[in-house]
Amino acid sequence: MQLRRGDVLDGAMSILDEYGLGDLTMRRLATSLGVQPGALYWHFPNKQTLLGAMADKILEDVDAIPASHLDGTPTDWSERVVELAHRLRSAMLAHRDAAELVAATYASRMTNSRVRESFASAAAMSGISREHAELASYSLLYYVLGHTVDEQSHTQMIVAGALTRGTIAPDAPASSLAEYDEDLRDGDPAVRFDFGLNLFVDGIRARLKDRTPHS
Amino acid sequence: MQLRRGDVLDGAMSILDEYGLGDLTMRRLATSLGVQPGALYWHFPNKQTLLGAMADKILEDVDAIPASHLDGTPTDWSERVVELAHRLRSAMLAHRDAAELVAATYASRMTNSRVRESFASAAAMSGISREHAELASYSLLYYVLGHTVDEQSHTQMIVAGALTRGTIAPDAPASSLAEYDEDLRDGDPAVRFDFGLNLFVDGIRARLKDRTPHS
DNA sequence: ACCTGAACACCGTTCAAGT
DNA sequence: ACCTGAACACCGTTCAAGT
Repeated sequence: MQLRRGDVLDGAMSILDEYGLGDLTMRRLATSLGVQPGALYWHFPNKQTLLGAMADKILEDVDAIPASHLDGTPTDWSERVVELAHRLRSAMLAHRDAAELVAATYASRMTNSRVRESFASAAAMSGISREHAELASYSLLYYVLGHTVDEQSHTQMIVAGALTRGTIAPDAPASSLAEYDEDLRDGDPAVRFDFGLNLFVDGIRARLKDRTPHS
Repeated sequence: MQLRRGDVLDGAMSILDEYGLGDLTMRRLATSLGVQPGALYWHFPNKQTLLGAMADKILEDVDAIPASHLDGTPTDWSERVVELAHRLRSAMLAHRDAAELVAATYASRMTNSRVRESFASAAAMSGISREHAELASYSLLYYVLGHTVDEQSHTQMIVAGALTRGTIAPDAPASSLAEYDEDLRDGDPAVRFDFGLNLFVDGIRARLKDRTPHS
């Protein structure tokens, strides 16, 4: 059977989930697809482009129609911001090392990211200026990426340690291991995530009531 | 002359500044020091440890005694937070690709970073609980790292483009090129940085006055 | 104690040539 | 159009052996 671009992408996602970003090499991917390394370069011009396509796939559903819009209730801007942040974090936690991958490949294209634009639109609903909403969207994105990269790298360290100690089955899905994080950090990562998120939302809110809040 | 650990570190910093993180290889470093690659492994167990030492060097003066403490004036907590954030950003902008280097090597050791602890202490001065101050310190760090990585990668892209077009002298210091950022983004990066920073500070402030601010 | 020489086990990418 | 075979130009790391 002939190799399709989508097959290469799916194969790459499988290696990411099973072995992590460090083991995702063009040669390993080629072997897993039963093909020579050079064959991949007919479908993708280089590895960076492949990683970009993976990042797009990971984030494809993040900026969907908000669930709260499906009934007739109009959504509060802060709920929309929080929902977007939650969806972004969840999308990355669904694949091993996905936060690191997204942070690395989106570093240069963040300006054009649909997710960032959704953040900006949600922030603009609050009533702050469009310019301020744009600025806030970057801050939000930096925070969500930073938190999730950190969170995911820690769970990954714990998975590695647990496997060494033989405590956890090697084929357990990464998502079920999040609770082991509590060894090194205090409390539920989701709660920690929401705390920082609320700091932002309150920061935006402060800009609404008071026109000169920073002395 | 015999090679000292400090010589290896200095040589690595020179390659970082002149050629960037992508060209910082153990083999290239060995060549620049007039030594065989294997010699480096007597001074550093591996490349990761060397990168960690570089990150420590880049950040060594960030958490110094605040300038405002040198006279007798007591410092406001928010001024201390802002000063720390500015010093962290400046320290990374002083070396090519330093934000990327710090973000990559501090991903796993952020919990123990002195800079993060300084953020936590400054935030605690506001009157929020120690626990909340710790959480806020992570958010602050994620934001500063994310913003600076983004900012620095953009100036680096512009330097590369400018060199290709022959617009800028190849030996111009990176710091003098920050203004070219305005082609792709709106406004001064320092102003953008302060906007997001104030969002955080106001978020902390909101937690002081109102005990249940998030509905 | 500190370094050389030489290897080991990899990488990403290119490209003529095949089908 | 799609892939193979084979190479090019690299990596980080190890380690016996030298001084």
